[in-house]
Amino acid sequence: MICAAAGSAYDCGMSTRIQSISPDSPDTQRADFGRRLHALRRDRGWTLSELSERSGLAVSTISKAERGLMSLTYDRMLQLARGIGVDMSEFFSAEGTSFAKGSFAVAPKGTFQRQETPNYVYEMLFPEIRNKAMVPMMGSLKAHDLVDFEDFVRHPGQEFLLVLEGAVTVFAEGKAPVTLRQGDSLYFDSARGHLYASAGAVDARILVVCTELSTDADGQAVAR
Amino acid sequence: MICAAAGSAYDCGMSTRIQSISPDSPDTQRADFGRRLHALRRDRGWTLSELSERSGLAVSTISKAERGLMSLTYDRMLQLARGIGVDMSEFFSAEGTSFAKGSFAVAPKGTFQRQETPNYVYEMLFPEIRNKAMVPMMGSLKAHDLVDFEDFVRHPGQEFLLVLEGAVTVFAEGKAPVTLRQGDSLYFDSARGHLYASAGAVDARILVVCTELSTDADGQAVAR
DNA sequence: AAATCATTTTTCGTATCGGAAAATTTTCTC
DNA sequence: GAGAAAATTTTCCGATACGAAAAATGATTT
Repeated sequence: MICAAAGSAYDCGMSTRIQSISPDSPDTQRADFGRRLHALRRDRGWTLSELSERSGLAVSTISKAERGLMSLTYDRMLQLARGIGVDMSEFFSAEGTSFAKGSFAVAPKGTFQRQETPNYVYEMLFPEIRNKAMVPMMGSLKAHDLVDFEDFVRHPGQEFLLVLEGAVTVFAEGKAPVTLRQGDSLYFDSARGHLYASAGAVDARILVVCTELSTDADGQAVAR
Repeated sequence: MICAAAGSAYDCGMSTRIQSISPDSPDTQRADFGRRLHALRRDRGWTLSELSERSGLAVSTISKAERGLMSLTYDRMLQLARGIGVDMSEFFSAEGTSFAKGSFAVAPKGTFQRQETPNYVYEMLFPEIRNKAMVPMMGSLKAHDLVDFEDFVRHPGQEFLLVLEGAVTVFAEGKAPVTLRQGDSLYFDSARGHLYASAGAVDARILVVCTELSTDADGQAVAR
């Protein structure tokens, strides 16, 4: 269902805020780098030796770096970034990579980051922008897939859904199932358990935009 | 699909890595860092000894680093960043993200300008929901319309654009015009002056989602 | 609790970084 | 162009990063 009203109004507002500068001592900063590295490793469930293999660094070096006992050289940091599979800037993203004032990014069709789960295949748009106010995703729903209501998803924020192709049945906690066709859209509180499935005989394509989600180093969506 | 951390029964599991395989040798990368550092210094018209004073590093160290003859440690890189007056991520931001972080001083107008141009026809979705975190709108752009750069729109928040049909040329302040085709998308800071026009011979249909806009009683978009 | 295994931390020798000053190159001045 | 001044590069040696292996800590099983 499309609720439509003609016309639009625009106004111009105020500027956005800018990052705060932390006047930390150099050692504090180094420790901060270590914590970030540690987080990146643990998020993947890797041990020191596993990251050691992937990066080519010695276990001891990573250990010391994570605890801020050592100041890595550029070359070693690069090896780590490659071993982890992230861009170097990830190590410093706390200050820099979040949504920046004046940001402008284009995502050509089909170049998105692909994520697969048993039921869904979706592609995260603009995974490189870390703290977006909105997280847009392109999704494909396979036809004839089983629906398991144990898989209800709940997360903070609000969610917008637009059906681009095919038809989609939306199962929402405490609501009767609704079937949306191409061009139909949906807006709801993501805290309500929800679940999508293709309604037709063919795969469906959808656009989903969420709030209060962030993008992690892999471009995965995580609750903020 | 949506992997929400908080209490989600979902395991988004396998992280598909999109990491670009840069066949650059580590030395090449190091040289890249050097060039970036050199550029930052020259942009400010500073000599090696001037940056040496500001950063506390020896002249020789900076010299070697700029030429890629040496792999700086984290601590020295931090000193340099502070001496130059930039965030650490400046050294790496261009490596991965296709995303130019541009600091912009915007001159905001006090009120919204009503978009009554024949170019734009917007349909506000869900006008009955008053305080949405996102405001999705369906838009139609007539072909062969004139573009008046006086009509640049600026407003607080972030904006997501998806081309549903046809092609759209996006004019953004301080950016070269970009033409998006069906399926292409765009994410940017709405404070940057922007303007859309149909690029093809036919009308274009777009989806726009904004933050920090509200819906008034008439279903009009107003700044929050 | 002891024993076994997995993981992290510490130790220590070597390679590399990093700074002071000399050597070289570049830029300015006449 | 010659000479002086400024800027950059090279040299050399002390300080530190880095890796291999030993020691310590933590987890699991019997």
